[in-house]
Amino acid sequence: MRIQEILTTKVKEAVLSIYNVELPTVEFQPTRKDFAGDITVVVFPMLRFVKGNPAVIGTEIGKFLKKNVAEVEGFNTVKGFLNIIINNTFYLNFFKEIRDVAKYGYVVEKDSEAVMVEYSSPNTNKPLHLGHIRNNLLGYSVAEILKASGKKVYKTQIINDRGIHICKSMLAWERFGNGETPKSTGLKGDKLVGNYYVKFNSAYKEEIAKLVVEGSTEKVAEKEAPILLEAQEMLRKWEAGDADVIALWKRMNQWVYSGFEVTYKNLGVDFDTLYYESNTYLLGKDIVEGGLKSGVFFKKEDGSVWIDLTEDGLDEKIVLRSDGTAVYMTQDLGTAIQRVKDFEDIGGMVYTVGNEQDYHFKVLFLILKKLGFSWADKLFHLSYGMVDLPTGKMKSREGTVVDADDLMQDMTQTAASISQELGKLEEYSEEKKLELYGMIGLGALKYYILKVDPKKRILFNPEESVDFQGNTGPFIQYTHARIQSILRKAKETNVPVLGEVSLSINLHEKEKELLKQIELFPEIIQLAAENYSPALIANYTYDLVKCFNSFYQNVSILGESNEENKVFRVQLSQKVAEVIQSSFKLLGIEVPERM
RNA sequence: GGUGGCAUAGCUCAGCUGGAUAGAGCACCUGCCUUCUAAGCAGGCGGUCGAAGGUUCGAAUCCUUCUGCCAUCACCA
Repeated sequence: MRIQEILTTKVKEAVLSIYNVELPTVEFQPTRKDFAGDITVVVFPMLRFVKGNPAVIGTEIGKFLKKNVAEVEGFNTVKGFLNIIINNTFYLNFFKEIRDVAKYGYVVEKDSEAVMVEYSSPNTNKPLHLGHIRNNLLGYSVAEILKASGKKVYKTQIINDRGIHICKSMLAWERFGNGETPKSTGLKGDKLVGNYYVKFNSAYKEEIAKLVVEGSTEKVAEKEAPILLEAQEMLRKWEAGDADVIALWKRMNQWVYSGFEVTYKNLGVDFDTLYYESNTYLLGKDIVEGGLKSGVFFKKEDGSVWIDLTEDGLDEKIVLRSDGTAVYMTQDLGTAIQRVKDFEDIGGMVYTVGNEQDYHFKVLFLILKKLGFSWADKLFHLSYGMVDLPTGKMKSREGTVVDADDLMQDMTQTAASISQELGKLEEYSEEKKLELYGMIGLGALKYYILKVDPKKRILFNPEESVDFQGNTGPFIQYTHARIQSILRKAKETNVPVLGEVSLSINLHEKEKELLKQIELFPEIIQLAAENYSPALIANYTYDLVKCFNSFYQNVSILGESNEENKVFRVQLSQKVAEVIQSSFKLLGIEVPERM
């Protein structure tokens, strides 16, 4: 049982016995470093029920606890704060309980209801960039955190494989491509297709300029540039099922998919099931038809279908164009409903999409609710801030994007040069070294992005490299590697790593701090799941590791002469390493054996 | 203009449902590698928590107004 639960009961007993008052709740906080104690009861909130001087009340409760609670070793009262000192036995017992728990902190038995987590969801006309990296890392990590908190999870994405954007790349390729393929150029497929998207845009710009010179206004030119008209014609052909267009579309999309596959693999994310817009974009129409009959939607004179959300403080929103074609919303309605059909145990969904679409999702969820779907209340838009560059927003069209593959490679390169400078890996093979550089570089990148609150925007300066010191991924990986080194040496010198935990150990202050920090892990996972926030996991792990490093530097582990203490310290270190592994797994970051 | 989000040290960020003197990292300065990996540890410098009111025994945290930045409000996605 957690110490807080024990004390809650006992403090209530104390107040009842001393003041004859029943307290509804007891408020705790960790004791501040400057005071003696492990946990603190805040007396102030009790003043509503118990009249008197808070310091006196605290002292009275303290006396009662010391007398009646085995775990309480001592106390002191500072103003309205009752600082309680918990004895070693409690912490040692706690450690004994959890030491051999394999997935400590994870909830193993699963809920019957599943959650579907959507992330990534790229367009198929250009490569992934830094913004996608944040999206993928967040979505993947939240999925893992939900799993660890006891949810069954399906990871998915909706691939935006149709539309004018891909037609632009297709058209440019037809025009300027000379039959180039990923194979013939040696380029990744998504990069090749992305190049043609860029080519389309420069050709488009030239045509606009030309039209303007010929006397057209810019606005008209933007709409009438022949290359754009041709792209639009291509989209019409696509929708009509034109065999040549479809064949080209399939071919180029395939190039993109194989390119994405490499990026996802390097990034370490995966999906359980995929949805393609080309398959789902028509599904929503039936829903709209049904909603029209039931009066949720209404039709305007021109035939377009709308929903009136003004009573909910929103606007009127279109759900079907006057020509009967689907809009974004139509498709999202269809996709959501299709998912629940495909996976009957879905109880909720998480959409990992940037905060620029907050309004869209507010509307989407509201419409689904009005359509009467019971699960509409359990939809969550995991909305995150944009990744901005010092120059402003990233724009694919203007080439001001940080490419995902390039960035991962840069990070790995930086990790390699730092590692080589330190020169601690002589006995490693080249292959193992490369693997390690990737682990560290990616660890730095992922941690850098995940440690910040999802809803805050990130300013990414490509000129200043991501740190490898301080509150960073490599810092935590490094601590893990150091622990592994100790464990290897312990094994060599036959320290009994699985021996009994002695309950008579006199805990060092640093050891006690570590145990307190480890005790927090399960509730941090729950908190991170409730808040959909990997940042909570990252910050927790950082605190744990800081605490361990201080222990490591100030207390000798293998050099300890007392055998019981030595064994305990080795075991404690091992547990810390396990928690680091567990929490970093939730962030999608690997941890090395040495570095 | 309407709506939503954000604003904490020079920079990047923590700060749980309101609680003690607001915490880390980077940068800058001082120490510590003949003892378990110095990607580390110990310490120093640095804050009118955007501004002003209010609620409260107590406010970075809750409420109101204001300022600044961002997003959004399309028969685009």
